[in-house]
Amino acid sequence: MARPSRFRDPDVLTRAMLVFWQHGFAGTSVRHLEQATGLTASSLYNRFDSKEALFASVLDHYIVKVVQWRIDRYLRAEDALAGLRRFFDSTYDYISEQRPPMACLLANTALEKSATDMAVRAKLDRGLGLLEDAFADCLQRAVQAGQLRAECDCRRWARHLLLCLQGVLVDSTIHPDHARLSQLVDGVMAALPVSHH
Amino acid sequence: MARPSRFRDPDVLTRAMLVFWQHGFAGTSVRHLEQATGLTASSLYNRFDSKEALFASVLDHYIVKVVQWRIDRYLRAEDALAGLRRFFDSTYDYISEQRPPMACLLANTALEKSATDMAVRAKLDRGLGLLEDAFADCLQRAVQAGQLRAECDCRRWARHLLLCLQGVLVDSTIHPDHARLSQLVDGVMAALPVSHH
DNA sequence: TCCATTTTGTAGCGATCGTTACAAAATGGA
DNA sequence: TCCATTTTGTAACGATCGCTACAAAATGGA
Repeated sequence: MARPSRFRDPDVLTRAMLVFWQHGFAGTSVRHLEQATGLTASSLYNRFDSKEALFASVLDHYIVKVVQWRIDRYLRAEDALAGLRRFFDSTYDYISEQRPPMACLLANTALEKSATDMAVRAKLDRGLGLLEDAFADCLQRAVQAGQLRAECDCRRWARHLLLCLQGVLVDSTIHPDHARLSQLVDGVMAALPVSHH
Repeated sequence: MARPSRFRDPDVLTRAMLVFWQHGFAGTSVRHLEQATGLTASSLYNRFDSKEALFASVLDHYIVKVVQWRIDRYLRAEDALAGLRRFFDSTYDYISEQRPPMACLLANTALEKSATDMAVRAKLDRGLGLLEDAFADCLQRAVQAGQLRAECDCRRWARHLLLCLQGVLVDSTIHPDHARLSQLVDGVMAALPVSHH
């Protein structure tokens, strides 16, 4: 019926995601996106209405491919607290001394452009909501396993963990040091209402 | 000797600071800076070598006029813990529903461009170092006043508070809601090793 | 008053921005 | 095989980017 597309959507979105992740929305040019995806601007604009629309799709992609993936990878472990700990530790895979730190596309976007763009803010809210819910589930399982005190307010502690996660991301970008991160995570975990028995 | 300057450095830096604070480095154009400062690009480039150099001066200005000012305003109070609480609460003055949230120039910059620019990272490190030290002093006074337990590791808790502050800034940008912020700060304060007597 | 010096405004530099018009290329159906 | 349809690459649009050459304007000193 028509000339076939040269690219698969997920691949393009993943490549575009990495560019936006590293350079931010304003810091990413369409030429840069052409180079990263191997496509011409024509093809990109044929599939997406604008740089803004592509970015919106990238946010959704990030939520599934990074946020949800990391939730499934770490926050569903048998040992809930150990999984939580490994979740926080694993942020170092994204923020390391080796390559330019890529903290978190959601946090980056929040500080860069959620102020005025309500559609973007809604997506960030959704992504972070997934994380908050996953934290709450994880804490709930820790309570049931006897790791945390029964009176632990999991929802509020989940919000607190989400806050700490975003703090870790900012701090680690300035100090991409594994030992420092580890100490910070120690503090976060130690603050949890662990049960004594 | 020469034609006098039409502007005072601090005023220009303050006005430029507000623009960078709201729109980020990449999102701020020299035209935008001209409009905000009331100066022409000629004058700006006569005083500063480049947009990058102006931004560096703005970062220093921010550290003195915002970071140090807030430290002096809140973290030197007689009641150390109450001052600390008010410090965190006051972040809502910067992130409110009314105008576009301006979280923190240091945090914004950390996520936008500290990755590659080492000079910028050094400035962020210095600014956040001031905050960490002020937190540590504040906690130390709380220990001496008997508000916190004697075995409190003030340095490590200071780093934890810095982490929480940055988390609060990101979270509040997405959810500029006073009640939510207040609940988050409740959680942060409750985690401190308060003494029971 | 004239000069040396610095800041100012005008005007525009080349480069790049996001975006698009257009036609060639590549398919399945008729 | 020819057509309708969609994607592709080329080329460039007007606007804006960071930045600057240049001369007029404004001072204190000689």
